[in-house]
Amino acid sequence: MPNIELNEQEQIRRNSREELKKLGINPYPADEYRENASIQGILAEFSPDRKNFQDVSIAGRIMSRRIMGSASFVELQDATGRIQLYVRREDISTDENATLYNTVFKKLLDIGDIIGVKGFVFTTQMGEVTVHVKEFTLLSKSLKPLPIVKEKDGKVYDAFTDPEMRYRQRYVDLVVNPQVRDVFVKRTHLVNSMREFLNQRGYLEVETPVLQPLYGGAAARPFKTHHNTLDQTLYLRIANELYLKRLIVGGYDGVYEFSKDFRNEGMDRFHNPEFTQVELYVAYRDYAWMMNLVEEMIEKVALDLHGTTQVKVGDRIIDFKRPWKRYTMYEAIREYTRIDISNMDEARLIETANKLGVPVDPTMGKGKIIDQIFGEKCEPNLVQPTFIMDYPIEMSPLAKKHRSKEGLVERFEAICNGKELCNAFSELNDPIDQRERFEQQLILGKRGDEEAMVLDEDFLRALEYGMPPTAGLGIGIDRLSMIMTNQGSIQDVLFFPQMRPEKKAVTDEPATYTALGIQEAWIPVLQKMGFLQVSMLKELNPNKLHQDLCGFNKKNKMELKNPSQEEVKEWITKIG
RNA sequence: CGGCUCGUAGCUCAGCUGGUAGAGCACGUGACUCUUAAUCAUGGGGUCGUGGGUUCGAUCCCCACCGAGCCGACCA
Repeated sequence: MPNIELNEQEQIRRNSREELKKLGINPYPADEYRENASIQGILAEFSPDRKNFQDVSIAGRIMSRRIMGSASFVELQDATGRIQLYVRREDISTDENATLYNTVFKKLLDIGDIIGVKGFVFTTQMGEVTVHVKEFTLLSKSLKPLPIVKEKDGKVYDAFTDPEMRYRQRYVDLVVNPQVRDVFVKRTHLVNSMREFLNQRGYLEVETPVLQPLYGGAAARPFKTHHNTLDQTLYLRIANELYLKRLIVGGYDGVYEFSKDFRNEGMDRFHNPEFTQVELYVAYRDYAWMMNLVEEMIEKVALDLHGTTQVKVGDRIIDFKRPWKRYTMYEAIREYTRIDISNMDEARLIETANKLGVPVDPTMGKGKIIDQIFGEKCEPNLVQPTFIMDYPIEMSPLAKKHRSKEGLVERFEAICNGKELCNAFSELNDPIDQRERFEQQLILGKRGDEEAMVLDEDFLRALEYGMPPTAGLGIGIDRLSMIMTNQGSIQDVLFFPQMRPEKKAVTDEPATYTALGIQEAWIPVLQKMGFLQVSMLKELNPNKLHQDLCGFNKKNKMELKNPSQEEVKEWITKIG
């Protein structure tokens, strides 16, 4: 009996699975399948003169089939690439009916199935390197049809592009879009490259809590959860800064962590609720020193990934070659607005903002206004990597006051392609100053700023024991990956970006149907016809419903026993 | 949160000043031993996102909702 929940193609594949079992072929064998070559390796190294790869064993997914009677061509895809297979009836089938070729290969295998093949490599008349198959093994039967993407002369036809499906079913995206797999490989290389850089300098990679009784280290709204045994509220970390600095207090002179952080805020092309950041803290260093490290590290990343410091992003080339441009925030504003705001008081700043068309509101302090002007007028213009130094103190409660400039802190960001690439400062290690800064944040919090930091007594206690002068750094890995892989959206550098859940239509329990005297076998039929809840049958014409049911039964070859007209009538009266 | 756009077959898309739908690929059947977006013949496949409204009649017009994308707001 057909399963009407399935579409035709899914049904056919399930039938094939049964047929295979009848032929004694396990569609999901347990045995290992030992490969002795990769597709990429074959394509790169095969040479007809050398007569290499004459006994290869490879495994992968069938991506296309061209069947011509007793000979066929198949494209097989493994993790490294795609290669053509040549399959001949006489090579793989010995019995009279040639079952293995005529039935198993031609009828019961599909695009999407995973198989292993043994054979020898040769070049076809068309000049394509191909594996001549002597033996194949089904390794996994695929029950859902893949999107079919075709290609000729580098031109892609029917590309699988629907973003919703690509993100929700990333596995499908990865199967049919090899460039997507590359992006994620690059992302991993990027992280490896940074880790290598940091390890080489002797910094210690550490792990700190994700579940925190107090969240801190950034201005953001947290996710809240609850621990049963402790009966206590815990927060998912928004940053790991405060824990890493405790480790500097403890005596390590360089610690870093690649951490998943969580911020309960908006989602868009640049924001996902969970994201990855690397934070680094180095004792006895300052922000000027850290600037050099950032340049060096990011330049290395670009070189490791691309072999050059120049990276194509959209329609521009970004060059990470050292040294990068450096501006103080005031200089940057002067550069892009021709106005020197370094000595302005709050009233004149508001006036300037108004003149520049930068929206400000009365709750903003001096620092916030300056930051706003910078964000509006400068940041979008900074395409090539540029350091911006010396931020207003109000925005930076964990940064040390500037050694010589009043009202500023020793902080820098690197801006690239109009976006922040990193954030760093000379860490505040004066516990009394730090307490005052936290208290300022508490006031903001009381005024309703949901992102204001909370006061962390234990962190202050740690500082009171003494933290060496320390340089700290945070780099958003997702944002950097976007740039380094030329992707326009954060969702393209996260395997599984956050999505609203897929909603399934609400259906009544089978018991609700059977209570009316409806036989179980008819429930899927009724639901398929759109009667997801019994209440939807109400006030229906019983004769019409009866006819529809019998018709459905016949059309879909359900071979169910039709209910009588009276029975159907009874169902409907029972609802009423 | 606001503006715009989109949601039709397994996939990519067309369609209609409103008369319950078409193509290509995929799939089924048949032909074909070096093909390559294989080809040829033939066939099946759709509650046109969901729910209301207008209408004799809605996939199309209107409203609401759900989901997605882009832009903006907020936010780093």
